[in-house]
Amino acid sequence: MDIAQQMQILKRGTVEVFREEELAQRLADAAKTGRPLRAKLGMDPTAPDIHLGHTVVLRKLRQFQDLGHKAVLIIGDYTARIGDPTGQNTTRPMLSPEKIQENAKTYFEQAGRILDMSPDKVEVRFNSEWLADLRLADIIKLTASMTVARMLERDTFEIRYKKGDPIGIHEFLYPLMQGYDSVAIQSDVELGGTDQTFNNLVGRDLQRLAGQPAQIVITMPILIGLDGKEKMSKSKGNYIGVTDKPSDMFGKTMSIPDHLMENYFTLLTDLPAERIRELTDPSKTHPKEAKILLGKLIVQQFYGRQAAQQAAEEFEKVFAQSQLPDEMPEVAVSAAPIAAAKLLLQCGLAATGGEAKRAVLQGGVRINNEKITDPNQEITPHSGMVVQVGKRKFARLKV
RNA sequence: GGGUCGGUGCCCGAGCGGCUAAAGGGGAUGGACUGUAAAUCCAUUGGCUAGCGCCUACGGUGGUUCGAAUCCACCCCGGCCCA
Repeated sequence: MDIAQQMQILKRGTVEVFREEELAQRLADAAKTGRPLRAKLGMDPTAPDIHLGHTVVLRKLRQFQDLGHKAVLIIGDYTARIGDPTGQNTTRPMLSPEKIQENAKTYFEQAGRILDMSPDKVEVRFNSEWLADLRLADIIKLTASMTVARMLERDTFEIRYKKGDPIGIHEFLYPLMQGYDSVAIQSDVELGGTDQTFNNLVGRDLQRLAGQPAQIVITMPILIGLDGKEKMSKSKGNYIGVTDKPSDMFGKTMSIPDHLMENYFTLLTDLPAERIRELTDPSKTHPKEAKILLGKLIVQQFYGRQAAQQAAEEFEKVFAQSQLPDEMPEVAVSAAPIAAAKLLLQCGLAATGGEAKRAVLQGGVRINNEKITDPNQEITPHSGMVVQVGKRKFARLKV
């Protein structure tokens, strides 16, 4: 494949490439010398479960692998051990080495659903390997390469500074440490979300100072979550996890606002741009049809074509025709008659008694498809009885 | 170190001795309408209780008071200014 074609693949969906000419040059060099590029991606071992937001970058990394290059995954174990409070106000707890190992394991298992994990395609490094041994003198040298003014350029710092939110001095060290990772592993390319732009560019500076060619930095958009507003994140609950069941993946996709479809098609599928334009033009494609396709394409990547088809059919059945799903959690209960609200509690369909009662009073509860209106109504459970709360919570009883 | 302002429910934020489980907004959930879209409308939103009611809650600990998120003392945490 010629360089122009490779560039086209690699540029798709990116926000920026610092710098394109350098990337083209380095791809050419790699082709000439047969030395694969080292494409770096840092991973924060505090959040093990990965969702589609992470896969945007992982998919890009996969493209590098498919073009013959090597993915270098950095586990920020050292960084995590210190405890990064960047998450605005929540001070993160320090993680034990065991916990980090555990998180890293989960991460690889899940990242492996996107990446090619064969040994010659992936290199895994813990950054404690080089960061733990730095002495104060080294650290001071590192900090001397940066100014406060430049640090404050970074938007998260700038915003917090203006807002009067606290910024810990050590937070200034994170970009430097991350940049130093690039020096340590001699990366050719670093991938990251746009929120990582600053950190990744620091890597360029530090590499130059160390006499290495500066890495190319590729930034990817931050995937918006299901709410259509905030970035996809586990803590906001607006995410699709890579381990979600096919039916959930599909259902969640169907619930995204229409205007998000273009974004999702671009970042989460390989469809060509002109096809995406067709799909997101309501005069050419009904939005629901487009979204069904999107849902299928997403599920398919993780579970295959058949599961995707099934998920779509199931969805149609349950929501368009409001029939019962094929599969639902089974809950064992005793056969004794019980108040409806209590039953919900036992089934795990409500977290508290008040919530259960409310759901009933608001007409959100059905038992065997019959609406229940009195929270105190006595129900005599029997096997196979179906309890439903709202449109999407079901349980089948087992006595 | 000094001065000053602040810490309220999932989040933001009002309240500044009783009428306060605590205004308002956001979010979330349920309902109507739909395409589990958007927009809109209605309802709910600390826990326990069939209910009377009880318990927990306004940074922490003590105190004043018949009564405190509200007053006082000390402490912890943060912003800003000065050094």
